Amino acid sequence: MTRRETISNAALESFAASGEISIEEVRRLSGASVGSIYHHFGGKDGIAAALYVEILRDYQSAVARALRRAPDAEAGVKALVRCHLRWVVRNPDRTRFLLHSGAARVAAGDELKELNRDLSTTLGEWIEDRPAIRPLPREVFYATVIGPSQELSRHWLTGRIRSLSKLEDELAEAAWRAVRADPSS
Amino acid sequence: MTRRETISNAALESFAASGEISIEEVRRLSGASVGSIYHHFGGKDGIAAALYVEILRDYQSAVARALRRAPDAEAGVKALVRCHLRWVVRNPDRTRFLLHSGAARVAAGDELKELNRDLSTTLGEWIEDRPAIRPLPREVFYATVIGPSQELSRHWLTGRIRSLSKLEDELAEAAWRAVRADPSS
Amino acid sequence: MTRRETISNAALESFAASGEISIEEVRRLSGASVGSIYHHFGGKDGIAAALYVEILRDYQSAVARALRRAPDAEAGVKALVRCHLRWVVRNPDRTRFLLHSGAARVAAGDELKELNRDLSTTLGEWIEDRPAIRPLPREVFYATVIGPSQELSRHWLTGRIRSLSKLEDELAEAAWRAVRADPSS
Amino acid sequence: MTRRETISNAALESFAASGEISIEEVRRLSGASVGSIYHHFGGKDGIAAALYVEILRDYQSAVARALRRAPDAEAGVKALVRCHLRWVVRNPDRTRFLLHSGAARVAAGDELKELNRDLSTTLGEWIEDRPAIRPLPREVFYATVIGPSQELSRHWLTGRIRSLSKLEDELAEAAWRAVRADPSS
DNA sequence: GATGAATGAGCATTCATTCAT
DNA sequence: CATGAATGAATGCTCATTCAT
Repeated sequence: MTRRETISNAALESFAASGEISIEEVRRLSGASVGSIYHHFGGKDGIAAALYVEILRDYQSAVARALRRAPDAEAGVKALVRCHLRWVVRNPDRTRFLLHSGAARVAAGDELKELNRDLSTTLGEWIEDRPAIRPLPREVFYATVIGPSQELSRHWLTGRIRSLSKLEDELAEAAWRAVRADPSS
Repeated sequence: MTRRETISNAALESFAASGEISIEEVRRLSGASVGSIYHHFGGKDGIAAALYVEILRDYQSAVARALRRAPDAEAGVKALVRCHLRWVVRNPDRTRFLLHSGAARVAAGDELKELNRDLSTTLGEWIEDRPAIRPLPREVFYATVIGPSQELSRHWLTGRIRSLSKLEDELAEAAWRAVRADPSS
Repeated sequence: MTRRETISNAALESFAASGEISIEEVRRLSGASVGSIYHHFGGKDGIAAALYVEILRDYQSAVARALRRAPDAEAGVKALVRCHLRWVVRNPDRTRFLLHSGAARVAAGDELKELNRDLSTTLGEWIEDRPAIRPLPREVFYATVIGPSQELSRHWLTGRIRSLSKLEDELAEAAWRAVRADPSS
Repeated sequence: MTRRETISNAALESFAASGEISIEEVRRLSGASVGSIYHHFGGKDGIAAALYVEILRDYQSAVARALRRAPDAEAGVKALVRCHLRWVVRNPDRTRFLLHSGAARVAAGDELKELNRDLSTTLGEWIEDRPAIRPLPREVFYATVIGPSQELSRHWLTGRIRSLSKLEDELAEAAWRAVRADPSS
């Protein structure tokens, strides 16, 4: 593991422990000196931005992969939900960071836009010519599919619900019902 | 307006401006002395907790009212969505505070639990004996109905989407489709 | 118990708990309002001074009584030691206050001088014409008799020694040996 | 002089001036920045603890040296008294700090225990097989020898007596009388 | 690339005291 | 006599950042 990675991991750990990235904490956890941290990341915002991009890339590639494998519309929508929930359960600290680090999103800037554009494109291409799905503004479609899972993910992360995995089927089904087209008769 | 209210309002203003409640800022905005702030709220956490409860109470009473007025299941579900969106649009700063102030939720503690229990009861009673709604675990029901709106509210608050009101109909319809029972015949 | 006494007791309790008298703590412990405290004592220094005088008066009257009862020189010196140790054991918090509250001694001012003068006179009269005691400057006499007990009292109060009472005999004997005159023949 | 030493000295000066160590005062007196102070000592308690250990080490090494040089029991006991008084007269501020900084003693913790153990050992070895000294519990022995001088040192430091040095002989003699064994025949 | 001493603005908090009711 | 809201100076401490070695 390179110095850079060590520091990056320590940053996530710091965030997980206290809800924010503190240079002092990163230093303690990574074993690197303050100077070294600045050498690699330029400052606090730099660490957060890099971490944000790194994590988002991982999340999005999981989503894109899930989508690509889906044979039809229903499978795709349900895969989105399931993939989301599974990623959250496997990466609670990373999820927390994505959800609660607004500053990092801003700092990530251009690289972030590019990532989002890529996923948006993927999603757009996938959704095209799928009469099984109701025509919906794209942001509404995505929010409708993912929103409920996102909401319950937050509750799971704060301990308000026990198990997220057990709700997978219900959430996938609800998402599908919300966006599927009416039977043509 | 009492001193307490003045301070409470200043705290919200402070949060709106910088994403956190700063005593110095509250002092400046409220005109109260530091000592006075501590006299009334005991500290930073105390202000946040009090503000959290105050705001959540307002939100929940709006939701409960909307629910009570609904003639049938479909109207009720759609009212939940619409009420949510309207409250958000009318109270962007309050919404931001509710969404991003995890520490306050913890500090609010018992009073918060009570509030949540009350709403949960209201919701539970309303949903009982409504065959038009699919049987769903309560937390899944609520997340399914509100989740997508919540998600888009966040996007609206960060400027990623322009108008929230225009999406009301789509979101209400999607929520209803997600939870309605299948036609019986 | 009068308001004044309640407050005074609370002040001692406050000191025992934290090593200093804090108005806020006194308020909490006494149940009196800030205003009331100021009405009776005029301020922080006033409480400390009054407490100091009250406690010192009690200590000195115990010492004077012990001295008056002593039939001869040896009994008197040993009584001083024993009386000191017993008062300390019975009044650990009061002792702590006397020992560690230099500010109060200053604030007590004139009343304090009077008390000390009284005891000094008592002691001076008692010691006169006692050939069994070596001639020593008065402050050396008192320090020699009481010093070791004082020292061990401090250790006892900080937990460095277990029992003070068990050392009574040794300390009384050592004090007497230190100040007794040589046998004349 | 290193930064650390400069700060340490400033801390003693601050204590001498006001009876407590104030970070602001230390900063002013040392010329170091707040950050630098925290970098080296970790906080107020850290400074006090370090200072306490530094001073106690100096005092104890003086005592140990005096003891080692003494040819016999009487000389040793008297040397303890004289050494104590001289150290106090030469180091009034340091003495004041040792006497009035209970918090520091606690914070010094383990290092302090070690110091005390060392001196205790030295003293124990010295006292062994000295039939000229009465058998006494070690803490009583030390308190008896040093207590009176300690008591008068306090009085000297607060201006209640003029000269400490002039009392050296009396105190040394009294200490010796208190602990010497009875003549055997 | 790496280190860690140094900086100083910024922050929450404490606390004695005043005073109108 | 009693109350408690209000004041504001003082203080310890955190933390991102710089820079000489």
